[in-house]
Amino acid sequence: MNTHDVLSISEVAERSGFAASALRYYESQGLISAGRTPGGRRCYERGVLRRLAFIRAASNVGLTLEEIRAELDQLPAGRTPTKADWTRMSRHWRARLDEQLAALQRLRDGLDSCIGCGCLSLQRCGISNPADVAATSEGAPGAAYLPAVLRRPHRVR
Amino acid sequence: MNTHDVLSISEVAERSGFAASALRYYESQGLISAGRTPGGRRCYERGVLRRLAFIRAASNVGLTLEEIRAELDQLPAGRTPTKADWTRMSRHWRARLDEQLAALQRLRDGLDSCIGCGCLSLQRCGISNPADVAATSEGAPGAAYLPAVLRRPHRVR
DNA sequence: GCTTGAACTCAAGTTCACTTCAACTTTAAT
DNA sequence: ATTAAAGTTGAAGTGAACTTGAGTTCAAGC
Repeated sequence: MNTHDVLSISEVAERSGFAASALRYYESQGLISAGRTPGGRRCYERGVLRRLAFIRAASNVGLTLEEIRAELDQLPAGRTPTKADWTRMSRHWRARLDEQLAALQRLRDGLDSCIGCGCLSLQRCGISNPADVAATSEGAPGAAYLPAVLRRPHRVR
Repeated sequence: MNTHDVLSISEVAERSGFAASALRYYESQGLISAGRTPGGRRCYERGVLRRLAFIRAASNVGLTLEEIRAELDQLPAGRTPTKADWTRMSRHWRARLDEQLAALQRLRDGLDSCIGCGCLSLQRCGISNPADVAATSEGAPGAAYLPAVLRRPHRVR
């Protein structure tokens, strides 16, 4: 199937770095689409590679597949992302990355201020309770959570 | 059970911010331990709160429970972490956080250099392939992965 | 025709860190 | 004595993002 303009699943897998099973999964989730040969095999247009690059980038930034699907759905008629789309969306991602960075820095600063003090206080320690979440009523919970932006997996493959 | 020196599971849950089910789970995984009342209920020493703070902090930094268990096991005789332990381990964590920060910054810098260019090249784009992993042989894979330090979830509750 | 390899489908499994459930017991208060 | 709240256990469920496995079919070469 190396002919013409169309790619087999193994070619797309090799060129994109995604496993074939992941490509099938993405198709099942509506993130990409594929044509079929008379025999029922997937055949991909070259544009799918750009779409996959978009998917990878977004997932590197920490979007869920569901969020990525939603962003892709905003493109008119299942279009492959253009430069303008890319610019708009990447600004959105940039903000997310900034949040993640800030949260991680707060965590590190908390750790710095903790090293050597040995406090490990449930209520006050900057690393076990970096954002001081739920540290309201002094008697009660002392629950310590991570800021939401640091909660989701950053996973590729 | 508010008497004396010993805490019920709900007291520990409330003070630590972990759910009771999480406490049972941690016990089943060997991260914490508890005594029993004649009736079979868990009773905790106060030290467990410090241990739990340690667990929370480590998990905020991104260690798996397995890694945390391993660190706790290095303490002689299931001891609760002291100031010296804390100092040693927190240096280790600090390095991890620094790696995560650096990786996230590379990701953001890649995004910055990409905004407006619209390239989204699988081989060259700084955001879909932030660390230039596996970008060796020019014809072949172009596989784009996230650096390992950014792969694991940062999840609390 | 036969073999081989790549692809197909659909269901089930994986990992992590828990949570939820069902069925039962203990404890405290009335 | 009764009842409600809080605790126990082990098994099963959750969610995200895939992967694996079983069994089947397609396409190409000899």
